[in-house]
Amino acid sequence: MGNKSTRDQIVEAADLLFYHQGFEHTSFSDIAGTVKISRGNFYYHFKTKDQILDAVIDARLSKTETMLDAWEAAGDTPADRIRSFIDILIVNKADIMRFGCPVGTMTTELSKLGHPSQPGACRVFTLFRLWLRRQFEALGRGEDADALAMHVLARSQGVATLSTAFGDEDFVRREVQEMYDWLASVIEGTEGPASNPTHH
Amino acid sequence: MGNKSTRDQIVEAADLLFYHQGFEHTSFSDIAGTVKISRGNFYYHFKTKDQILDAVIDARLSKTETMLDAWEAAGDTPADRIRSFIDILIVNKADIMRFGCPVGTMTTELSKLGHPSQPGACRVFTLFRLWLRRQFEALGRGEDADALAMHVLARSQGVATLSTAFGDEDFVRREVQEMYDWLASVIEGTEGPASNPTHH
DNA sequence: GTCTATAGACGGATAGAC
DNA sequence: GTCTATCCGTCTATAGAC
Repeated sequence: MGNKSTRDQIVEAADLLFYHQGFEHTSFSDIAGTVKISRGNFYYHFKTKDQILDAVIDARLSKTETMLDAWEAAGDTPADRIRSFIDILIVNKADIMRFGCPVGTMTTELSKLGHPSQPGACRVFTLFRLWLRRQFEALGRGEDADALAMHVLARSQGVATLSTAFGDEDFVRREVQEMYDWLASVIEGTEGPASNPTHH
Repeated sequence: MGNKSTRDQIVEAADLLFYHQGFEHTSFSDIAGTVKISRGNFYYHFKTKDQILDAVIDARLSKTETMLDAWEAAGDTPADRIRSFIDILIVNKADIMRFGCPVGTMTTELSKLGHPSQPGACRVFTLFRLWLRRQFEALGRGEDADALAMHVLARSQGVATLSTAFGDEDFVRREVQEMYDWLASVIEGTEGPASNPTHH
């Protein structure tokens, strides 16, 4: 009861290894070694590597849904909830600086491999996208709510990629502040194009 | 004379394959097949796969330098030059939507592999960063020129990642317009935090 | 400089004992 | 459910003929 099933342990280990090393670079031996079972026993639970990938994607989808539901319940205002999303960059800063964003790096890798599960991995993005979109709609942005959601996603992805490349913690903090300021201006409803950020 | 040396052909083929398939997923056979030489002959030119990687990085570095020099010569104003950079997202849209940004995806992959050439790959980013920084300095932004350069880089990376994930051409065009507007507001020198983008 | 042949390690995947 | 043993393919890399 207290112990997770072997299957769940495999999925959990594979999830982390796919994130840290990449999907292709992670071998059955790597996962088996982490879970401390033999390679052969592996195939009792999953017939192919692609099945493990799909299981990992499913796990990420439900984990993300749970997290978004929690934010929905906890955040007082739509703006608070959007800031919860932006804060991922701070909360997971250490991991992101080493391995990037789990969602962005996996969809990119699967795209290059031409892997059939790429659309599945992308669904995690879609989960965030629709959730963010609803928050912007709650802010009265009916027309461009989806564009604003995509904009927030893109900013986060860009910060993640560059933080992995340069390993600059201050850069992450600065950009998070920028996104806070940008969000404030969206709420104010300032007309016209984006104006000059402060870049403290 | 008209034909490039075998070595240059190998580097060129490897460059494309690393971009399209990823570094690790590209085998010597893949490269040899493209150049139409035998696998064995390969080792006359490069002793290890890592050597090919370093050669590809060097080629990208000099290619980037040449491009930046050309932009420097062609662009009338610093703003024109920065727009040349932003326009990569439009000019290379088809490739970016399929394979992402060559620089961002390579540095991310090498980071995950813990590859010793990761800092080398990152130098391509640094080339863009310093170049952009100089353009912002020319606009009178001495203090935060580097932060602005990193901001532009991050925005581009984010758009590249999400365009690969969703394959949405309109999203790319929209975000490029946003960056244009943002740049205009930086030049105007508007005080205060970033204001509300239009999101047409 | 280009080729063939091959070594040696490791990948995913299977069969069958316990 | 877990194990060992094994197959087959592909990978990097080497040796040596032409």
